[in-house]
Amino acid sequence: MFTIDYKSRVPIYRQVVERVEYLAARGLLAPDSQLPSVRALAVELSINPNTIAKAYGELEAKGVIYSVPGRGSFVANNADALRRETLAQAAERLRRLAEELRSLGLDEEDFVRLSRDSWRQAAKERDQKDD
Amino acid sequence: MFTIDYKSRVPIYRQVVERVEYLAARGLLAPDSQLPSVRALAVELSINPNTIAKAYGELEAKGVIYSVPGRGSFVANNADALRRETLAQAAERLRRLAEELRSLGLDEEDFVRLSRDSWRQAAKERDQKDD
Amino acid sequence: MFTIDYKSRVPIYRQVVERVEYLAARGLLAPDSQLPSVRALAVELSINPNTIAKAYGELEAKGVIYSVPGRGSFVANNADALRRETLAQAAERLRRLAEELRSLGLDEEDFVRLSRDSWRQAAKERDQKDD
Amino acid sequence: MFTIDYKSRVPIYRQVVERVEYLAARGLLAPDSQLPSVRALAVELSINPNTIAKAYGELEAKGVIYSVPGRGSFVANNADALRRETLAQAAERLRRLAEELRSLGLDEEDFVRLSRDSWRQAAKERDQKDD
DNA sequence: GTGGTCTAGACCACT
DNA sequence: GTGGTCTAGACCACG
Repeated sequence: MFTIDYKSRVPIYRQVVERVEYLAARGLLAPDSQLPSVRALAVELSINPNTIAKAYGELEAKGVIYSVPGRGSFVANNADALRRETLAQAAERLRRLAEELRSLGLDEEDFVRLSRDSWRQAAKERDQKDD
Repeated sequence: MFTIDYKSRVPIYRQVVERVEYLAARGLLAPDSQLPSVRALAVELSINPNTIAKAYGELEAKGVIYSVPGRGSFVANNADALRRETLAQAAERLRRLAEELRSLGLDEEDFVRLSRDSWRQAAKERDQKDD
Repeated sequence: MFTIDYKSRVPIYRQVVERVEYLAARGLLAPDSQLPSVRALAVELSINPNTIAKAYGELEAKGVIYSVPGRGSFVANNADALRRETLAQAAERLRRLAEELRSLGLDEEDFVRLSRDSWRQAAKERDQKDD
Repeated sequence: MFTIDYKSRVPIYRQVVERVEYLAARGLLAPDSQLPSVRALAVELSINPNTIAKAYGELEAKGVIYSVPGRGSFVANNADALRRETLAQAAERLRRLAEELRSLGLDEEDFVRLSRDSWRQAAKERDQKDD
């Protein structure tokens, strides 16, 4: 469920945050279901509990989860809001890409073609992985 | 020519690197034309010369510029290579976006439509800015 | 009679304490009437009996209830004192709010107007809930 | 500028957060002005730098300040947004108070009178302090 | 010098 | 057992 790249320059706690957001936005973590405890996840990932606590704290601040001292940490029921936000962020990233490529001389059709190709390429890579 | 966002968390030296790459890839800095000296640019941007030196060093290592001791730094003849690299990076980012959106339940046509919308949105924002 | 918000960060035992105080101050729990037994309330709220015992202990220490070993826990004859204490606390909270808003530039009439609006808003919300 | 109550049950880092919010919302900290460095403030308050870092991190997440590694932490220009939010929170607290007092048998005029009295009481306390 | 991340280990209140 | 707070001390990249 949780995979961490310890060599990445992306901080471990950020990887945890993004992983939980990813799972929650896609409904793979049911609302109000319990997350692994800070200590349990720390052991599972072989990292310090403080690092997990930091990740959970950020997730709580974002409203993705809620934590109750003495009871545990649970998934908030914000999946829809999270999904919308994820989509909005993706659109923003697409706009930035569009702007960059425009300045390289591409036009709308070039961009759309590149998008379609990229989608198919991603699908192909995924299929290979499934083998 | 050089604009720095001092509030950004992107390191200043990285901003300089990306800015030079951006200008070179688009031919806005002609091959073999001279760049501002480390000290001149440092003064212009109100930045520590070490920071500029670090940026130029990275650009030289990448082959984007070349330095002639005692004379200065010049744009290398790599516009095409840079352009190709930028395009490859954009395609990679598009593939990642495609993968993320696929897992949110979008299909190829949704993605292409979103891409086209984003292009037009970016164009519209650009027009407003020009006013 | 007892409603607990299991998602709240307010400790469950505190919620029980405040609920009993609330009911007693308003006469909804008659003096000398019997409270549910620790075990019964624990079952009703699906909570660890220790938690209820802790709440009752705090209530007894405060003089809100009294316990007769072997017979149970009863509401003390303190409704008036409780009511006065609640009012005093509310006044204190109002003074703090007044101080904060004053430093934001509001004057007495702004504050009184805001108070009146808040009262009406609360009444409106209450009506909607009743539907 | 920063006063901390080390005996309070309110966590130290929260006290720092609220203090900065307070100062920023009232314009006592000019936008883009630099805050004490994490280490400097830690020394000044005789607490661990990690605690200050936690406070600054929360303030950054809230958009009250922005931090640039290597340069320092600065006040964001969100004073207006912060002021609005503070006012909204105050209104919410007033509504809760109104609801509580209503259930104690007070009516709108009682509440407004109590508000006015509290304002004046707060003003009087403030005057005495100024002596 | 700056902030950011991480580890290790402690204590607290709560269930 | 749970999460929350705090200390101490380390290392990193950046300016």
